[in-house]
Amino acid sequence: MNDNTLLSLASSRQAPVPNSRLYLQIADKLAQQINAGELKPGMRLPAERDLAQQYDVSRQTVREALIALEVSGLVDIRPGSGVYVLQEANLKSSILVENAPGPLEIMEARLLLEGDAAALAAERISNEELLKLKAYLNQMISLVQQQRSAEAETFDGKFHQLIASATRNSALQSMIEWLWALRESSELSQLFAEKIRRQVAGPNIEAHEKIYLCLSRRDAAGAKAAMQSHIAQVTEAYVLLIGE
Amino acid sequence: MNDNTLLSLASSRQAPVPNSRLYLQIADKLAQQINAGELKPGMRLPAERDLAQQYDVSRQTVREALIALEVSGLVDIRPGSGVYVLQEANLKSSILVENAPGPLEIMEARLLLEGDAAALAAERISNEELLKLKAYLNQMISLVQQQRSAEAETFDGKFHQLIASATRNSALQSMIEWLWALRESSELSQLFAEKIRRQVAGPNIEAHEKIYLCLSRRDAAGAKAAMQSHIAQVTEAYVLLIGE
DNA sequence: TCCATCAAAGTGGTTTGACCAAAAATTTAT
DNA sequence: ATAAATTTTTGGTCAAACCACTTTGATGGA
Repeated sequence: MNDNTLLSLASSRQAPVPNSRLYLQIADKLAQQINAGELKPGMRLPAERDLAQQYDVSRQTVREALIALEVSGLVDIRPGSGVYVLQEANLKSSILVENAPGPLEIMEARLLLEGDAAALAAERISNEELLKLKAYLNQMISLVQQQRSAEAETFDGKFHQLIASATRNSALQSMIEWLWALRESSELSQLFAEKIRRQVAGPNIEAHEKIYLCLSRRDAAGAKAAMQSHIAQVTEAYVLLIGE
Repeated sequence: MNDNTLLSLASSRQAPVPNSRLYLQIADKLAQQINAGELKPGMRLPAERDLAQQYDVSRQTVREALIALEVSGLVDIRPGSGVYVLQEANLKSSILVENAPGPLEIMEARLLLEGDAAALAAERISNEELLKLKAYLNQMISLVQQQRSAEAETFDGKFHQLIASATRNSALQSMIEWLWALRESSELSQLFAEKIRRQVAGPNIEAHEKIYLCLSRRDAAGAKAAMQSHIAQVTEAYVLLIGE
C-alpha cells in the first residue's frame, strides 16, 4: 500500500518509522495524489506557502519535496508561476547501463566518435583553443621526457577533451567524456593502461603532434585520419595484451 | 559527406544559459564532477556547509542541489553522516540536469554516430536481426498508409535501435539510446517532431528501405551513406522550421 | 468600448541564522 | 585494552525576510 514512489530504499513494507526525512514524506504524499489521479496533468498545485500550511511543515521542506518531484519528472516548476502536474503514469524506461562496455568496445566507439569529433573540431576550433592544445602538448612532452608517464596521461585526457569541446556540440562532448570516464572506471581498462604504461614511455607524442598539426591547419580529413590512426594504435596494444 | 554546414546554435559547455535556478547550477556542477570521475563512487562529498562556502551560495541552495542529485540516483544522503557518491559514468544524469544538448546538436551527433553504426552493423548483423528489421519496416509502412504517423514513429525508433544493437558494441548502443532519449525529453525537439508530423505523412519509408537494403547486402559504405542521408534530411526539416 | 500600460499581488528563488537529532569522533573511566 | 560518556560533525527542519519574475487587474487614453 505504502507505495513510496520516490526513493524506495525501504525494503520493509510497513516500517513503523516512516522515512525520517520529512521532505520525502511530503514528496510521497504528493506523488501518490498525482498517481492516483487526484491531481491531474496540467493542474497547478497549491502555492508552496499554502502546501506548507496544509501539511504543517515549513516552506523550505515543501520546496525540497517539490524539487524531488520535479527531478522525478512528475511536475514542472515554473518560477514566478507555479508548480504544474506533468504526468501520472511514470513508466519511463531507464537508460541505465547495466553491463558496462568492455575495453575494446570503448576503444572502437572512441575510434569512431573521436575521429568524427576531430574532423568537426578542425573546422570550428578557435585560436585560443589551439594555443591551449599546444600547451597541453608541451606539458605532455616535458612530462614524458621526465619519465612521469602517469602525469603525462592526464594531459593526454585534457588534450582529447579539449578537442571534443571544440566541436561545439555538447552531445558529442558528453559522450566522449562518458567514454573516458568508462575507461577510468573499468578495472580491465585500468589494468591494460597500467601494463602499457610499463612498456611504453607514455602517450604517443608523435601521434598527438600530428593531430595538433592537422587541427591548426583546419584539415578536417587529416585530423580525422590522424585521430583514428592514433586510437587504432592504442587499441592494437590492447589486442596484443589480450593475446598474451 | 561530413555535412558540417549544420549551423550550430550550439550551447557549449563554456557558455551555458545560466539557468535562473541556482540549485540546478550547483547540481550540474556536482554531477559533472561525478561523471568526470573527479568524485569517485563511495567518496564522501564535502559537508553541506563547506559546499555552500565553496560555491558561495547558501546552505539551503546546496541542500536543494543535493536532493536533486539523490533523486537522480547519483548520490546517497545519509543523515548525520554525509553525502556519498553512488555511481559514475552514467549518461542518464546529463538528461536530468540542465545543459541538455539542443535539437541540432542531437541531430549532428546522430548523423555521425548512427552513420558509423550502420556501417558496423552491415558487417555484423545477423539474419534474424535482418528479419526483425524487415518486420519493423513493414509495420512502419502499414501504419503510415493508415495515417497513424505517431505510431509509425515508434517503429522508426525500434528500427534505429536495432541497428545500434547490431553493432555488437554496447557503448555505441548506449550512446545512440541516449541520443534518442534526449530527443524525447527535449521540449524543443518534441515541438519540432510535432510540427513535422503535421507536414509529412510519417517516417520516410524510402530512406529506411534503402538502409535496410544496404544492410541486407552487407554494404557498409552504402549503409553509412544511406543512414547519414536519412538523418541529414530530417535535420534539414528542423533547420527549415527554425527559419520560420 | 477597446486595449495598451503600469501598478499590485502572487509565486518560486535565495539568503541568513538558528536549533534539533542522529551519526561519528574523541575523551574519559573502568 | 575496552567500554562508556562526551563532544563534534553532519544532515534535517524551521523561521523571517528579500528578490526577480509572472500573472492579474486596475487605470487611463484612444
